[in-house]
Amino acid sequence: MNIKQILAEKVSAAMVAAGLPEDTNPAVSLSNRPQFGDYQANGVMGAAKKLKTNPRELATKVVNSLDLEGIADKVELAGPGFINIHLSQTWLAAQLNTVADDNHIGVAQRAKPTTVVVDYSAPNLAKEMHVGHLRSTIIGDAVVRALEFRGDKVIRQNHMGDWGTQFGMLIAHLSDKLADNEVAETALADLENFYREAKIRFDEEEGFADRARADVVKLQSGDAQCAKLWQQFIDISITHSEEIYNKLNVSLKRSDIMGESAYNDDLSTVIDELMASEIAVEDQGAKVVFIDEMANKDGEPSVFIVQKSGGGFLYATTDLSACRYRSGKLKADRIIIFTDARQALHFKQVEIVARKAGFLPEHVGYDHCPFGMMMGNDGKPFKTRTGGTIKLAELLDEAVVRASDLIKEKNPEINTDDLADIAKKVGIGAVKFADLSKNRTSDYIFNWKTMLSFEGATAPYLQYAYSRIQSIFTKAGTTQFSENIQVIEPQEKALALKLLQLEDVIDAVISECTPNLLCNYLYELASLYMSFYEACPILKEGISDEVKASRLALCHLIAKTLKQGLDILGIEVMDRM
RNA sequence: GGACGCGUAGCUCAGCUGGAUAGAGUACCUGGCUACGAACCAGGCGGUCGCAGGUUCGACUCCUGCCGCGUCCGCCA
Repeated sequence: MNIKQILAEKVSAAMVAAGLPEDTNPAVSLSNRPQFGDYQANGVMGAAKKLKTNPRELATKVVNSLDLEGIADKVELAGPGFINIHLSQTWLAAQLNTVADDNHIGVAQRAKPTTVVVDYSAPNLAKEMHVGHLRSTIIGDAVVRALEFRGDKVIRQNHMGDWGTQFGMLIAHLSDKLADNEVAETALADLENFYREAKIRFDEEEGFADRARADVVKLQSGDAQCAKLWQQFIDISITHSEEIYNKLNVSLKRSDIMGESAYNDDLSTVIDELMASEIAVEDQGAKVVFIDEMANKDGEPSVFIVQKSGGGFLYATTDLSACRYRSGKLKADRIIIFTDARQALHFKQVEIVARKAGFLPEHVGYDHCPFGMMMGNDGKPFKTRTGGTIKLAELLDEAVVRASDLIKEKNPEINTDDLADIAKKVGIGAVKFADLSKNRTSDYIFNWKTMLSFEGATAPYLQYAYSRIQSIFTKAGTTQFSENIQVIEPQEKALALKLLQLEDVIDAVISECTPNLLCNYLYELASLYMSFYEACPILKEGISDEVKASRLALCHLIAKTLKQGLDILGIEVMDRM
């Protein structure tokens, strides 16, 4: 169900009938003012420009051929050639009733599902996740769920940072701790501390750095003792990540992990192939690809190192290997990678090289979706007062505590179990929504206050709208809903239009990888509901049974849409709050 | 030096393939609860869309130049 698409097809047909080429864009969009109708088609003006004809006359022809019988009440021609479409409220009501009855609330299921590999979260297992890791994890998860809701096949890939030089230092330190009879779980309870201790020893303790470097080599060449220590470290660190995922209601599972280490055995093959095809060449002892496609003005190609002069591999090698694996083994039609914007150049290079080398066939989409860094209130890279970072776990716990305080204040009677459950959903929801509702690829400012706000355009606002609806159902004692929604009041019409835009929004989220569009949509839906709630009483005196049944059914559809939309964002709803 | 991203209300941010009078939240100011839940609603205040040109019926959106901020650019990831 996509009104815009239906109208676009109709307008296109009319354009062809009026003598315009078939590929003319009808440019149908929502009208931004009530007097301009519900939707408008602006394509005629652009087409008239190309043909050098009078736009107004052309638009008249298009309008005359435009068949919106049953769909629109009125089609008006305005200004230089705007076509304003006023939809029929009867038609809208009919669509609503169809959608209300549909398992996917009007979002059509993909006829031919595509296989989409989504690479997100990818924490560095050497350290604990901090607030900066929030974005990749929850944006990626929202896009994943949107894809699945539309009917695509998603393969999650958690490209965890579990390999590389820093692990030599960490396993050397762990080895000493275990020798002192410490238990691994205890020693690694605080990863930040553990990392700091190891780093200090690496920098200051005589002989330790050499041991660390030797351990890396041993690890990467398959030494059993080092592998065992590494595995212990990784297991515990993954458990830390899983705790965060659980708190965040993120769908990543242990089986989704495909860490850097998993590509280790393929790296030399990747290099061999690149060398054999002469895509990579040796330069200053290292193996590099000179990328002419990204040359600067002086014609100097961009340089991409795929193997260090000492023979070591880099993340470039790993990411090329990942391309090969994902398109070859996983049969991806599209690969989406969420990382911060600093890696934009890197992934551009990876794509060019991977395509040249045939690791990434032409038909496979490759989208690197970057996002900006988290900044402090001063606009500089985010740090705490002591210069560290805020642990993600701390932020989430704080959010739950604040939510709990607020709920107790608003509802002193609440029992402890309900309080804990609701506080969790509200607090975590608020943090996620604050982040997900931003679309910035540029940097953004971290702010406790807005992050933990429960008023205005926030998750609790949406959850509150949902709870209010449930409250009405409880009061009405209804579990069955009429299939006869009527669209009469302006608030009802506004809601109808909004409810029927879900598919359009989901598609935009999927194609642009921008969950903030869904956040905006849900906020607008909830906001329209709040206005409806004030203006259109349901259970009050003097409301006819027919109107009551219609409005209850409308509420039911709104609740379903809110719940489903929030579910895609990984935010939970509750009947009471 | 080169490349990429960003500059919109006091603050935090939306603004879809160029469309009609640039929108929310927050802050501040007015109103609205013996209640279908005020975590709300109705209204007000607040803008030279960084600056200057260009393209055209029309530019926050596209192009050029400049200013400011951020990031990246041969052996970290």
